[in-house]
Amino acid sequence: MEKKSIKDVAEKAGVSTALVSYVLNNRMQGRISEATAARIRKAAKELNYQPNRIAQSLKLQKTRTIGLIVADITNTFSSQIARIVSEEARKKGYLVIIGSADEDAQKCAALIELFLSRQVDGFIIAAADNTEAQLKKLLKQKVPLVLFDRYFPSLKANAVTIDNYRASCTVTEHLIAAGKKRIGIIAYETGLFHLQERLRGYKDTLQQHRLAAPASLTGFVNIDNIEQDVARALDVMLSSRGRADAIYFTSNKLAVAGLKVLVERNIAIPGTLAVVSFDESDSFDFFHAPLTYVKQPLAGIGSEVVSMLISQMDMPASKITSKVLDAILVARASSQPS
Amino acid sequence: MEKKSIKDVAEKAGVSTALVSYVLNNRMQGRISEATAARIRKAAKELNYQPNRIAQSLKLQKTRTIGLIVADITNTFSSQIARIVSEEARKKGYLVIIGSADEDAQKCAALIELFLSRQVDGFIIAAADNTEAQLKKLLKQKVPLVLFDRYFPSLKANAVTIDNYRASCTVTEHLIAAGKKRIGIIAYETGLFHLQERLRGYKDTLQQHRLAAPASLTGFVNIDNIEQDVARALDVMLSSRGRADAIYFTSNKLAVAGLKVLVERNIAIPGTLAVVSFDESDSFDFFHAPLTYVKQPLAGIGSEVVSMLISQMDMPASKITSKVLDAILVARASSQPS
DNA sequence: ATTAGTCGTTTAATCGTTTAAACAAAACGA
DNA sequence: TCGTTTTGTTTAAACGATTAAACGACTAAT
Repeated sequence: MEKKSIKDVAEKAGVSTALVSYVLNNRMQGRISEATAARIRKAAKELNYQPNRIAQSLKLQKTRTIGLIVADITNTFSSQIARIVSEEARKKGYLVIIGSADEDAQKCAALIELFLSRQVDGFIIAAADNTEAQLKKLLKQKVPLVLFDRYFPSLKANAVTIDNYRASCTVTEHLIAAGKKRIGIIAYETGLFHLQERLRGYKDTLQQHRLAAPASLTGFVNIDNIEQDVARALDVMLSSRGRADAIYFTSNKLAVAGLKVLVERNIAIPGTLAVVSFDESDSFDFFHAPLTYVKQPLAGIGSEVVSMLISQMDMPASKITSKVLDAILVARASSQPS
Repeated sequence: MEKKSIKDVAEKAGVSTALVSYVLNNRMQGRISEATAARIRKAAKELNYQPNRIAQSLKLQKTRTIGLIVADITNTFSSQIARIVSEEARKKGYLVIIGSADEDAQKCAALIELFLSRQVDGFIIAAADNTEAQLKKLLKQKVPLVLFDRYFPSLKANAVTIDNYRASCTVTEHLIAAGKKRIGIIAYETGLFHLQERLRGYKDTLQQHRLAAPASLTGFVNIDNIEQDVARALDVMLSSRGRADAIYFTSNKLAVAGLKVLVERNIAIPGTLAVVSFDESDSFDFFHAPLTYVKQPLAGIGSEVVSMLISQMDMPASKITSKVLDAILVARASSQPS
């Protein structure tokens, strides 16, 4: 049961390796006699021959491997995307190698280097903050690349995203419709465009409805200090003067951290405070008041991102495309009018 | 900025490719003049040369790639292990490719085939039910292999596990110490040894304390029908006659499903019912009564599994080893004496 | 009978490395 | 001075596949 090479098959069938390759890849149809073809196929089967993909990759100068870099693999969003992308790619004959940048530009750079040295054919990336320069370098090297989730307006790259601005408007409208007047937001302190868009959607919608958006109702959180920053921000918002009656967490991680605080503080949800989160979390489902959240079309993102990358790899000169998908608001108990 | 090969470096430095290889790999120390070595290193740096790992792999007959097959990547246990294993392997110069078998023997077989065709140097596997035959085949082919989490007593393979029996005893003892007398268990209907061990630990401990373990307090759940089966089992246990006063969920997934039911049924925890789970979940932390759970030493498992595999790959003839780590019980509000 | 096509198959180069063996030049020993 | 080492470098084969080009044996056309 040793490793069999094409040479073994050739020997066993009494032909040259070239012929074996042709037959097994269905090249040169019609030029090869059915008798030898059959003999070769039989020999291959009997030896349980599997072509060595490393050798193939070297010769063909492509590995049929995709490098996927997610923001943070411990987040459901990332792990779901990883699952979907892997499966989608597998269907099309590609293997996906997954790396988690953990929201760190350095780590992201290291992953890109690692994957490049492994000769991936292309990248699918949810970029961390401050990675524009790296991505620009990749683009200049003409490495096939698709961004998702996060993207940079300044970058000429393929991208699959959702309309974060509009989703945020929807969230805010929803809270307003539920009778909330003092809506707070918890957001990251970040340069990432998609997160700024979430903030912008919230602000614009409030303004449109002539509702106040005082600084005290906007909490900025540093990503390296989520727990404390969220707690501090919430305490400000819940202080007696101008108390918030609703809070919009712009990510699931923020929401999870926030809910812990709210539970500790014994805040009634949705009675005292309505809550909405961007993205899902296992936890939301069995919170006593199941959380209202913005659901991203994960399957859509995953399949779109893969087919976009593959089409770019097949025709490297093709135009840059960008696709914007719709997120939907799943309204549940945590934001019911009270 | 095109792809540079060793040939380009050789040309630029005015030497043969062999010399470049020797210098860059620090072979033949002392045989090479410092002057040319420096010239080669300079040329390599200027061209930003990175060796082509595909070509290396082909020549060296090893890819420095490890195939990791987890049971279900959407489970925190798996994704955490994946993160740790990837990082641990990276430190030692290996790349990890991750596959999720989704508890399905067929999928597991397909992943093994896929990874083999990609010439992985070895496997780290959390085997699904009914995969013994496949694993046996791998072993016969002398593919380096380490099992974790799940393992088969009949299989002569390296393994890293925890003592599931003992952990279950601890859980049960803990509940007994909290004054519980009618302790139920929710377990999978499965042939997997480690899960049977959890059940055995529970039963033995009850018996040792001369407590009853009637069939009505043992709920079996089919993995493809978790929600309904858990609900049904719980309803039986909570029916008036011989009502359970504690429940031990043998996995986090079962616990999550169970908690949803318990919340719906308005069961007071730990007042009416104490609850303990095996493994963690994000949700457990902010359940109104944070859940008591069995915490596995993930970092320990991850690093052990990697170093075990690497040492087997380095000396293929080495003895089979198996390591059993300790899990600890994290006691919290959900199982407090009432 | 010569030329030109088909047909089925083989030859050999190639992808980018590694590495044993060969080699030329310099240094050494007698 | 001539053989023997040592030193620094090159040659060339190998890994396992793909594929353009060459090839010999027929067949068909002129």
